[in-house]
Amino acid sequence: MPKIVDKDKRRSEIAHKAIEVLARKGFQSATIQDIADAAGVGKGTIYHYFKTKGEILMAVSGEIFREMERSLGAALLRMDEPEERLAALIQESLNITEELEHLYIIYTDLWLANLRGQGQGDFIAVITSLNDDLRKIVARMIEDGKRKGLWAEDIDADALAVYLITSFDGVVFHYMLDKKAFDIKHVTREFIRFFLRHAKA
Amino acid sequence: MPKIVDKDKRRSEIAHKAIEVLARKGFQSATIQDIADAAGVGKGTIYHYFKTKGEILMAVSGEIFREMERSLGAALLRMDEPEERLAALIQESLNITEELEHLYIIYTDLWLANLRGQGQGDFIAVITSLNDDLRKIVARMIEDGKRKGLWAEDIDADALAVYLITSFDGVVFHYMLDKKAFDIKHVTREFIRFFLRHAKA
Amino acid sequence: MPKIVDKDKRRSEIAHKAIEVLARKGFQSATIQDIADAAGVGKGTIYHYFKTKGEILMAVSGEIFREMERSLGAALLRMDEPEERLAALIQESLNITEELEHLYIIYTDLWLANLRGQGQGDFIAVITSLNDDLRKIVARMIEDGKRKGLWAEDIDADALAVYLITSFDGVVFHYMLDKKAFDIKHVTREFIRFFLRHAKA
Amino acid sequence: MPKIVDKDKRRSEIAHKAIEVLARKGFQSATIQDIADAAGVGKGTIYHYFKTKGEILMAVSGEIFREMERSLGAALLRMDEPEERLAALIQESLNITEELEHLYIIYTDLWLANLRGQGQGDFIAVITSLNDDLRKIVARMIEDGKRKGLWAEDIDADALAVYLITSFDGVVFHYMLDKKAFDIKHVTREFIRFFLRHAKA
DNA sequence: TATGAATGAGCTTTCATTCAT
DNA sequence: AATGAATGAAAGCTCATTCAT
Repeated sequence: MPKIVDKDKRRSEIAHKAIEVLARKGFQSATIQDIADAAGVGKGTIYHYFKTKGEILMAVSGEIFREMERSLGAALLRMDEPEERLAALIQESLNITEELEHLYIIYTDLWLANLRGQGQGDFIAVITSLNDDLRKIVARMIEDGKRKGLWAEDIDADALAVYLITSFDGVVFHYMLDKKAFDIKHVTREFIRFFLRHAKA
Repeated sequence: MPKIVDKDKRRSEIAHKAIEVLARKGFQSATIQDIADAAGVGKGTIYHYFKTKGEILMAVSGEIFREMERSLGAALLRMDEPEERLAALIQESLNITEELEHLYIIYTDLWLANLRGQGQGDFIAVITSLNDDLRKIVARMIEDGKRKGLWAEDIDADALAVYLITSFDGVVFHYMLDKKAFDIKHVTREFIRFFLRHAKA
Repeated sequence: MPKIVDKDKRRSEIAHKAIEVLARKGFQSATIQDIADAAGVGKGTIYHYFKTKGEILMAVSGEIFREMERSLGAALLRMDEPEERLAALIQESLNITEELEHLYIIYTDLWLANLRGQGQGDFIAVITSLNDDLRKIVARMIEDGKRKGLWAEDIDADALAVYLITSFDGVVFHYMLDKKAFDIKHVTREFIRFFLRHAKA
Repeated sequence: MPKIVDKDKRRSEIAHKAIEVLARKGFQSATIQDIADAAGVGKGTIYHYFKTKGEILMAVSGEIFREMERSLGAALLRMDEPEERLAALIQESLNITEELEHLYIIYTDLWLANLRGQGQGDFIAVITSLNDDLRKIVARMIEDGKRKGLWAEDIDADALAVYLITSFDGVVFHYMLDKKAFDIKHVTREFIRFFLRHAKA
């Protein structure tokens, strides 16, 4: 009998080890050899677990989506009051750990590839769906806030929700490019303060 | 030295014709042949104007920066009142023409390359400098607005300025990925309304 | 030594199961995995019975020769009269069953490999020896026929025998390439009629 | 201006130089590097003239068909009497020059590939068409011969023609495998004598 | 100056073979 | 004995770059 291996687990392990390389070199520049080296296996072994190079990216892409859902889910389910939940969401969305940074970079890579029709999976569909869900949740919070008197009645909750959730990527990307350019924690804190105090001023 | 002027002009022409290809295929996937075809010249001719493939991207990068400066400059210099100027800036920053879209995509490509240390020019320095200038201008406007009573005194103008100018890229990127996802004109309008009416509510 | 007998039997079984794959894909294109699948064993198991991929082909080659000898032997030993024996030989040589077709294709593969000096076993020696034997037998029949007045005295029995036995492969190969091109049974029958009625006309 | 090259001519040149390698190693075993070496060019250059490795084989295949048509055309158009034309045809079909031998081997390679559905072009269609034409011509000659009293009235000209033209490949293949096995010139001569003297005996 | 033919480094992918279990 | 996970050599193919014309 050969070595007994949980193929799915091993696949996931390799995908995980590939993250750092994919982030550092980019999908196109990263070679299978790079990925094999990072995973500590031979080049051929990669092909036991992934049919093509693109499939590795798809697997990593899955990890990213799972991570996104997890981190947002955590942020959303803790609080009761709409302003607290919104603050937590913004906080979480702009919270960049070293770990997450790699995922963010790969995520942008995927983004570009799909923008060009070079994507292989259903990236756009998943992103769109995630964003739609998130937009509805955020719009709901804003509506709740409006009802509580936090925001004026004529605020377009849906449009504002869209702006909010799409803006996060911009802030994060700028921060990643040059971390000395600004203090993201401070900016986040101040923005939350600004955003939540809107109606009270 | 008319020769040199001529050569620079031709360089710029080729760079301009390369934009569409670079946006559509991405820097790595676009071949010199693609670029030569787009420019209507032979492959060898490209090398009379650019030493390497990377140099083409640098030239295009220059075009992008010039375009960014031009469009922002236009937005900033027209109005007198801080709220009008801010509205114009947001408007302009979120105004995506077909032409600009190509530049945006290449800009993201460059962004990623530099995020990875694969960039060849002074992209980060230029972006940082542009953003610094812009941040100062926007912070100034917010301060002016605070003085006019538009925003509360304890608003951190600098932090808010950072959020504002970095948020644009996020909104634009999301919009480009799926234009059916939301109506960017409407979102922009509503966000401006929200942002500027902060203190009045 | 029952072990060895067992092993030989298993070898032969695997070789037999490999025939269909080798015929369908060709020796070079057929992978060990293909052969293992066809034999219903694991890839590693193949190497318990064959040192290399080439050895599998050699084993199959042996099967082919055994089959050739068997089918010709059957044809040759039944009749008494030379013309009957010749007719039976031609008949048998041009009789293509589905089963035999696979062997024929592999046989051609082997042929080509040996034509190029890429053969590993004693294919050429065996073929030459088989053909020599057959040629002698056929020449003998023709001589017998000449004596019986079937063919003219000045017919070169040996040369004609060579033509006859080498012609079979050509007819069969053409037929296999496009079975709709001609009715091999009819052609065989007519050729036998022509060949045997030579002197009577 | 770059070196001016007649692309079609160069293509043909490379295809010609590839013949020897393809015959010696076989299509699958011959590497692009082998072919490039034989042509005295770099590996990349091959791809200026052929999109894929298969395309090289197709080009060579074209050469083979042209050669077949040429040699048969020559044989067929010289004589007037049916028996002379048939004799010339058989002669030509069994006449193996060193040059032709390479083509024959490649032809068999193609044959096998197409037998397996691995062929890329219209090999089967071309072969079938060539053989059909040839069969008609030969059948015509035999009919003419019958009318002249060379062969008995009840000979099936069509079936005999099929046997004749398909048998040649068998004779040639056997000869190529082991040239010491028989004297093909002698066999050819004797077979012609046998075939043409049928009715006279 | 303009060109594209020529090139080989470097990529992804396949697969015979080995070997730990 | 039986297995399939692991491997790297080797293949086809691409493309930035050079250079003769």
